[in-house]
Amino acid sequence: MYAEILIEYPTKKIDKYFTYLIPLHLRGVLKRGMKVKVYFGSKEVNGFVISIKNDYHEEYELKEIIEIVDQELILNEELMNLGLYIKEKTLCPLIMAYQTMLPPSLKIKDNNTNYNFYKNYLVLNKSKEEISSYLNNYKKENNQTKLLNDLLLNDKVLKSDYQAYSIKALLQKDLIKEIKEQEYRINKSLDQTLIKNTLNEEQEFSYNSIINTKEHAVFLLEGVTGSGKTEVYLNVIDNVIKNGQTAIMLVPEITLTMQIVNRFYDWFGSKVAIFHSALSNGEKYDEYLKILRGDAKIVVGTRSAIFTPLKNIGVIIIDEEHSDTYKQENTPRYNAKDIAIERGKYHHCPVILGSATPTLETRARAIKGVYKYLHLTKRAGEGTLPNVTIVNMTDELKKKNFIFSEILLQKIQENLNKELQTIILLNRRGYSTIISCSKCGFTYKCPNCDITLTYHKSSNNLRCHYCGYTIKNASICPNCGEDALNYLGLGTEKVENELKKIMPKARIIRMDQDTTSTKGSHEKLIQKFKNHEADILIGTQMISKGLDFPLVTLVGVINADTSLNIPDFRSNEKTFALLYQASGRAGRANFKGNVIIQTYNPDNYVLNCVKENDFTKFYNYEMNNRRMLKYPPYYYLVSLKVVSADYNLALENATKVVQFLKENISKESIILGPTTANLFKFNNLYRFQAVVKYRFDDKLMPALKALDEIYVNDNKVNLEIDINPERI
DNA sequence: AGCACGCCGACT
DNA sequence: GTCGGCGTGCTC
Repeated sequence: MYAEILIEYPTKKIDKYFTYLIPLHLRGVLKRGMKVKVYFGSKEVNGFVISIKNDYHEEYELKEIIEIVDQELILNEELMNLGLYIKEKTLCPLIMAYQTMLPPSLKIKDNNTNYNFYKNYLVLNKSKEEISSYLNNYKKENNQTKLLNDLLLNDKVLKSDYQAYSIKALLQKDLIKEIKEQEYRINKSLDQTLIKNTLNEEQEFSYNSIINTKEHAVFLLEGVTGSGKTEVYLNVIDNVIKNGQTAIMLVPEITLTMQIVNRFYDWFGSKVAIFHSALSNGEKYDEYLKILRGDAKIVVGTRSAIFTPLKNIGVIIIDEEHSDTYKQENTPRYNAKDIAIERGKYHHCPVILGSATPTLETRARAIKGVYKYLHLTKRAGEGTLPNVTIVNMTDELKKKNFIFSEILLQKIQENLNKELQTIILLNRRGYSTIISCSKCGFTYKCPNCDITLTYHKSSNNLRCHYCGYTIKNASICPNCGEDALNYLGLGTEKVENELKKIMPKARIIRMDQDTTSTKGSHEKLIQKFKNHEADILIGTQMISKGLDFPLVTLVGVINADTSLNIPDFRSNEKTFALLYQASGRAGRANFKGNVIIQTYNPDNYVLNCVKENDFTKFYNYEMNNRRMLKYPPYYYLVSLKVVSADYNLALENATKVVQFLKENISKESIILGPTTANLFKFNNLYRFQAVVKYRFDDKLMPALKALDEIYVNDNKVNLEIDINPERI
């Protein structure tokens, strides 16, 4: 008997199976998907059993499998096949696909850490009658009698709840004994007082559409902010659980979504397992074990939670489906949405993509009928959509208001007087150096790709990193002629200090990278704000998502333009989503919300769609852009990055890659580049990029695979292929 | 990935 | 004369 083994090393060079002899004692025991230890070269390594076979014909002296590493951990048939799917779709080594499916504690690399978590309990070592009579002979109450009495009422008690010396005394008298039991680190119970809101008509319709679908289908649940998508999710999951099935719900970042997670705990208690990066390895191990053992029926987590080994899945939900966190930025470059749909097909269950601002790809598919389109148009409860005001900062500059407009300050002051809360959003993001005019807001755009040009200091020019279009940098603004061109950059700290000067009495919380670096600090700040221990919350992106504060009636966006200027074809979409979500924070309860957007481009179409709270209007506008410029959803994209420590080698090979593509893919497909990638020099590595835009191209995947093969054996030049990249 | 094998420079 | 630099190539 022989076994084909996949070795733990995550390199393309050994992305193949090695055959081993199965020793007698493992025959019949060894199964596909098991983790085993084998000799490989001069080392002992771990590997996965891919298949078991009876014959072997090649002339190769085989080694024996040493042992099975973990009896409990077996990758099931679904996940084994899912690995092949990921390898096929993202061109990663197979072992990497399997690695990403497992929590750190169970990753294949050898580790002897025992993650099992035990608690020590005390139990009686004599019959209850004997203990009772022992207690009757005792006159005085003390710690020992208290412990024994507790044990008469409960089968076991926690050792740590009692004094060491009384335990010792009772142990010596042989009246009690100590036992160890494995526990899960995270244990939540149901909230018995939970009030389950009744669904409104729209929610009810969506709920019924989903639960009455017995086959696999993808739903887009598009609901305005505050429309109660979570209620629909909870009810659908409740139905699924009642049918004896399981559910997965993905959220962008769990720390930001603790409010939702807590609703899940309240509703489903210990049936819920959670997964996110802030859990310790031990906690992740426990949560994984809960699922393997069938103790958990519902998984709530971030991207990688899509791989949890739930059986008999009844629904997969992706909340805030427009979030870019669902795409993994390093190998394997998978998108959790694709995995969700793949698993949905396997389990014949619905997949729900939920968002107030879905990606254009998703919405286009919903409109075409590829996905089923569900719509929540009304805010649940009393909340109404906020009033959005756009402020022209060019006018404000003339009044010497550099950061805050008059109206924003006035509204903040009003809120302070009324003891209501305010959120100030700093729209700051991106790593490229972009130049803009502080007088008129002008930025350079590529005439071919409609994205912002990136400034290159060394050559003093501006370049489009999609197509390579280059122009010289001017010293004065080509639009208004002022000497006011500068790099963007306004920090949260600066905004905080300015606001403190103007409103010394206001209590301000600042949330950014600095103030949220330690574990749990994020939640603490949110909690503080929620408890109304502060009046104003200043922050970046991170404050815009999923937070629900009833007292917030004002949201101010300091520089709405910034994200419009990020050199990315999705920058309009991202900006709309960010501002729309942010304004959704205002007026969630009984108070009318106000949103003030400060900009140098008051006529910008995207901003005006936000003002009108009109996603459809934005969608139609942006779809037209995408169609004209041949971006998704009209075209698919592939990004190829050639990376090398040697500038010339990188450029040379990037040219070769483009040449290869020109010769080997469909003439209908468009090849852009090679050009410098957005992060041109990073970690002392030079990056050149080519982009393929295509619609249908049978020759593309084989060509990409061939290119990939070529660079496997090149240790000076690396080729990174990203299929359906989130940004290029 | 790791490690051995292997062929050219500055040292006990 | 050796020690060791890290460039290719193999691992069931």
